[in-house]
Amino acid sequence: MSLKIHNTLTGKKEEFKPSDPKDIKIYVCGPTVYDFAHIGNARPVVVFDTLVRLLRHDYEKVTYARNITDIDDKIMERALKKNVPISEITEKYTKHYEEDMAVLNNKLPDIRPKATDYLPSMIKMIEVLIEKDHAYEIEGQVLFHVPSMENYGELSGRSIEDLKAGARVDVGDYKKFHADFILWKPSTDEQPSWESPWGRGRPGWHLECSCMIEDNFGETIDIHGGGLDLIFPHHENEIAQSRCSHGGKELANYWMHNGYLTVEGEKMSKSLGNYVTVHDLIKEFPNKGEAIRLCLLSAHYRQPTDFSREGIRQAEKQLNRWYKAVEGVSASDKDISPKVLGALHDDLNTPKAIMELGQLAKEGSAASLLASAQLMGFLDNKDWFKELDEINGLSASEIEALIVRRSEAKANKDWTLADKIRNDLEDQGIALLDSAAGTSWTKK
RNA sequence: GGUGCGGUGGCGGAGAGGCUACGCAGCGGAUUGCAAAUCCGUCUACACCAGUUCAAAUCUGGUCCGCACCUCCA
Repeated sequence: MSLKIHNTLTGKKEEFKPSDPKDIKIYVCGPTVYDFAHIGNARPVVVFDTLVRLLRHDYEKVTYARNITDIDDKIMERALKKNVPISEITEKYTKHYEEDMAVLNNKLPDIRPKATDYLPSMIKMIEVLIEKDHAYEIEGQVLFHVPSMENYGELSGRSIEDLKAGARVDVGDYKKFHADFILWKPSTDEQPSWESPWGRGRPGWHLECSCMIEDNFGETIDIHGGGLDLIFPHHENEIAQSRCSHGGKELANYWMHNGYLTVEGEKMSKSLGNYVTVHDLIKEFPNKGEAIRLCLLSAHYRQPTDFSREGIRQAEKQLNRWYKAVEGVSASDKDISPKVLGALHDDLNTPKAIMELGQLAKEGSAASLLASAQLMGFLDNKDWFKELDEINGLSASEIEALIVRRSEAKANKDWTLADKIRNDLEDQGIALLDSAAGTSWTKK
């Protein structure tokens, strides 16, 4: 069963052929750590985590890298405003990012390179590009000269001609061509800076990915992933830098891009302010990170999908059912359903895979359900049904006491009192569940 | 203006020429002191107009609508 991937580079669904089946190399663009990640930022994380899980099932070794952008103007703004070094900002939000993503049951990538650790590599790559006449220096800045590259624009389907047509006014005079982009720029005194042959400054934002890939993997990797909005200019420019410094060698054989998460039909983004952070969401749905994950995977990764709390509640119900179906069951990789695998191998068709999980639950194939769900990062929470100790000021023991009183009332056939206790607790968000074994409670 | 993506039942969301998923919600029933859960049954659909075909949600052409990228953004 072979994996098929929709490759942005060709616009087609292709069979995945690794350059070295003994070591699959995948790189995904990670966060700029200046603020909490929003739920839209979590989508590529969940999507590529799922892909990596599948690759690890298929191949003996997979190396997964995701970068941390810790040099950026937005970080500098924050640091300046709070009057702290940028590392204080970046360390804080890197930690939050990784913790929040872990709650959605994403595994940490094998390599998590930071931009600030790659300055020597970035400077070296700029030198190579200048030497090969793909870049030029002007007034302390170094720019990549876009027309110096044949086939620029292959990934995003743009030609140099298109770029000329789409030119906007207000282009800095220093540029030879308006689409030329920054490789190095000077810093002011209060901005963080590094020593370089072109004076003190900092790197352009596309450069880190090219260098991290080169240093960790070499010239060509198998899969490069990220959000749709990175196709242009970020990934296009990454390709330009890497190909031009590597004699034209392909940077990545397969490019995968996830679609947007929308809120009421609009793109969720920090600039629009219509975002919900993962950090807040996991507080709102404590212990239900998998429900958020299920939500994010219930649409195909290339389709846009709308975010809603109702969707999370639905996902939670579905997971409740699955968790009940696999109680006391153990499973191994051999139990993974071929249908689930088949769906995932078809360009990561997670909605179809989820449907197959539902079928397994329905027909009582518990071991198969467990193994297949775990492959996708579900049914991994041993405490799924465990609720918080305290809800709305009521402690667990107070609730237990009320349950005892209600049981007594029930024994006396005092249904009025029994119902009153149920309804009172219900009003406070606590649901009582009667069963043969006794009464338990859960948060509504 | 250029480029790309999409419009499927109340909602979410697969499928991609004939077998019309699945989930949530709804409705009917079983069960239950009540409630939940569970089980059984069940109703709604392929934006529009032409065309190809024995057969189209699926292919072709056109129309309308929505979204995104072209500037920092997952």
